Amino acid sequence: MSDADYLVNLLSENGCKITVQRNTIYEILMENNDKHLSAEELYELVIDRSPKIGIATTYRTLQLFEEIGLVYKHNFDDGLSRYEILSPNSNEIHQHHHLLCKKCGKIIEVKEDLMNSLEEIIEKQYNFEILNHVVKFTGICSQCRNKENENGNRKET
Amino acid sequence: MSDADYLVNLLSENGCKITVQRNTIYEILMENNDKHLSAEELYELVIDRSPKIGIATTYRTLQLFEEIGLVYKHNFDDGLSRYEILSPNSNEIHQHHHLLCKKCGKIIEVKEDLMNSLEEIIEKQYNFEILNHVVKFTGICSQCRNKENENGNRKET
DNA sequence: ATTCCTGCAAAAACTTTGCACCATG
DNA sequence: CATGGTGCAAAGTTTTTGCAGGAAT
Repeated sequence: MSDADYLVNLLSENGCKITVQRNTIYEILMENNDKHLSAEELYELVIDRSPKIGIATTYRTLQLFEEIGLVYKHNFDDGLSRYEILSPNSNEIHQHHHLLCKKCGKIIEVKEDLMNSLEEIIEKQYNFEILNHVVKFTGICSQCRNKENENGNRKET
Repeated sequence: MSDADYLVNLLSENGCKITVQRNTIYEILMENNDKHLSAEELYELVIDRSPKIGIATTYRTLQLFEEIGLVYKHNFDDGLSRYEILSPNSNEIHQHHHLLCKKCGKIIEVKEDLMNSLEEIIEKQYNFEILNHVVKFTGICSQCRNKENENGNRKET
């Protein structure tokens, strides 16, 4: 099944219409899925391709995509939401590990998934059906650690 | 060391002045640390005790407290930030596991910490100094699972 | 006395909403 | 042709900022 078909199916399944706008937004998201686009960043890319689209549609579409499980809405504490497509033919739907550098704000992705044992405990002990998880490690990235060794002082956000 | 002393020390260490406002906000946070107060909720409690405090001070204080590692700023995807004190005499500074129910929005706390092995891998492999981590499991809580069994249909946010 | 902090109000930043028109099924 | 989606602009929320006065060291 192609990506486009996947979108069409998902929309139909949920009683939503297929529109040019939704297709365009989906395309752009797919093409930039590694970038964790914010709504505004996405919008900029969208109007390059389809200048007549409104930002409200972008927000409404992202909201819809999130509801039908097409995208994951990240919160990296930078004041806005960032979106990532959860593609069908992957286990991405369940793996979001990120390292957030407190100094430079860089977002580093992590591959490992050692969460399974934790999940099992939680599902049993709390009778909580886990749909997704996010793990964020806040700290200092290697580059900033190096820089720190040169300076070596406090309070310099 | 008392809680008040801890605040005083932490502020001095960072070259910040000790003020009534900061003390009050710290107190209220301590007394309601299980509630994950938002800035606005905190502000409501603060003006009950000290009516002259402004909301700007509340935001500025929370920001400061976060910078000096006194509070953790949570993001539970409910449109605002929620704050939690990281008390000195605890390992709380490193344990934030939460279950977020997609249906009712309930936030359930989890005690387990099986993250240590994952952390070791990350620290070594990415040379990333981990200061804190957050784990969020999104899913359906036990109550909502029960309700679902009665209804049993889709699209009802 | 100097520096930092506060309160107020205004502004900024991000997101949502109302409404008339248009496209999809 | 009925329903749902879009674009625009206006409004809503949460958070930040400028500035003059005030408190802490």
